[in-house]
Amino acid sequence: MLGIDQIELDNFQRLLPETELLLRAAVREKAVDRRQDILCQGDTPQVTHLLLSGHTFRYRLLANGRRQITAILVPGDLCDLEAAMLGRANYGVMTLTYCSLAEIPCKRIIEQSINDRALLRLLLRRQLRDEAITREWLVGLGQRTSVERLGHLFCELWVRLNAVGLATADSFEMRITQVELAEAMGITAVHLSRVLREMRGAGLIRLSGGTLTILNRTELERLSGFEANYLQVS
Amino acid sequence: MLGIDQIELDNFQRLLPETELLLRAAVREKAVDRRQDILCQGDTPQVTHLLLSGHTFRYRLLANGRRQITAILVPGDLCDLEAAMLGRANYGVMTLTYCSLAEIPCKRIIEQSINDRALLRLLLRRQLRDEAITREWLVGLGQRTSVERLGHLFCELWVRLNAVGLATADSFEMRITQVELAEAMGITAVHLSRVLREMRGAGLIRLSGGTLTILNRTELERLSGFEANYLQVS
DNA sequence: CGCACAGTTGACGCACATCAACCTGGGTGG
DNA sequence: CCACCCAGGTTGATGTGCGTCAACTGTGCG
Repeated sequence: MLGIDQIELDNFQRLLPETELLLRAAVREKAVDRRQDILCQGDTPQVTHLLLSGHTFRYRLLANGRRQITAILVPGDLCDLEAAMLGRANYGVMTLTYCSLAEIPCKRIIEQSINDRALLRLLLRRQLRDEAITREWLVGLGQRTSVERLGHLFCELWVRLNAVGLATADSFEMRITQVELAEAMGITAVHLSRVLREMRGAGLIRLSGGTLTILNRTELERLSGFEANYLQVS
Repeated sequence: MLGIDQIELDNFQRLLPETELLLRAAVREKAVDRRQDILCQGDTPQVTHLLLSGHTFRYRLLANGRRQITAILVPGDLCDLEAAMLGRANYGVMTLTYCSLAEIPCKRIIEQSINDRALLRLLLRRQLRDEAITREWLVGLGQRTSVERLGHLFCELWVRLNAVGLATADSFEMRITQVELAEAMGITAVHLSRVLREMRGAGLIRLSGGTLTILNRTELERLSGFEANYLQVS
């Protein structure tokens, strides 16, 4: 067991304090290049990953070749708890950027969660929040236009990144291609490009060099029907 | 404390054995008429509900008046764990039919889950499965046509109801209006009606008198890309 | 220089939305 | 017991958001 002491904490000093519980279960830190699978759909994983720096996403591949991105993960997030706990993965996880990940063996998290009530409570809370975010994406895909959906995503990411100290007052890093953004929004890359043009034209955002700037957050939140309460952890 | 002994078990004898843990925390059984809210969006709930018989659904109301149904719940399911644990509800839960519900005070489930590791593990597992279902709906809304989506829902409901002994070899009760089905599928009721006609015409299903019959399950699963593995609890 | 990848634009088509009329069966009250 | 009502469902006509296909541009890199 290595545990928290061996892990370089500089990149994520502002992660929530409770995250320490997870770090204690970790055995090592791993660096992964961008656009690498850290979990392949269909695999039986041996370790689960806590994201320390960089961004990843969950996705699901369909038989017809289409792909739906189901979550974007930021530092502090558990990438693949379900796969670890249930021993099967019907989704994959891939890095968007160069990432640092804490590896926690599935065995250990399962064994430890038999006795460690604090860990169990933490996992349950994380999982409740994770589903709240998934549900919000579902609502967007079902009822919001693509402009609203994209605006909503930008607002959500800003709040989540800001909570871990990775956003400025009006911007954050977002190294994602339009193809991937489109796969998250359930639209084509061609249409996404037009949606972005519209939002730029309306003076709502600027997106260049991997940085998204929200020029008018109040207006963007209003337009996309964003309410941050589902993101609160407590 | 009443607990499991006072609750009538006839209607749900085939619920998973572990559900007993939840029943022990319940204080009373409540009967609710159809189309009643058991949790209103925005409320701060005092109790959480375990569904014993009947069907309910979760929904989210948007500012523009639209509604997205985010889950359909069947006997054995926890209707509103997130609202209970986090103390706020940004979704509502409504009955589809006459329902019997076990009420568990939020206080008790929170207090009990501080010490009861078995309960915590159960809640975590339920929550993992709940998100797996939500994620599958999300994938459908993002990447599947409305025919595939509806077929997928029918396959899912059959598996879930069959698991608790509430389906025959090829049918189950489904007392839901087309407006509600449409709100779950993210389409209009008009279009849903046409989708149903198409599926009936293709000899895939029959829907009458609140009973859905799947005439060709193999074909329906193939057509909608259904794979049941995400529904397994273990 | 030339290739590969990401993004943009235009033309056209389709899945689904919208609006409106109409049908149907079960429940209610006179 | 019939007249009426009304929620739920069906159908047709027309509109639109987004998909598809294809060509083109910009940019970084070997």
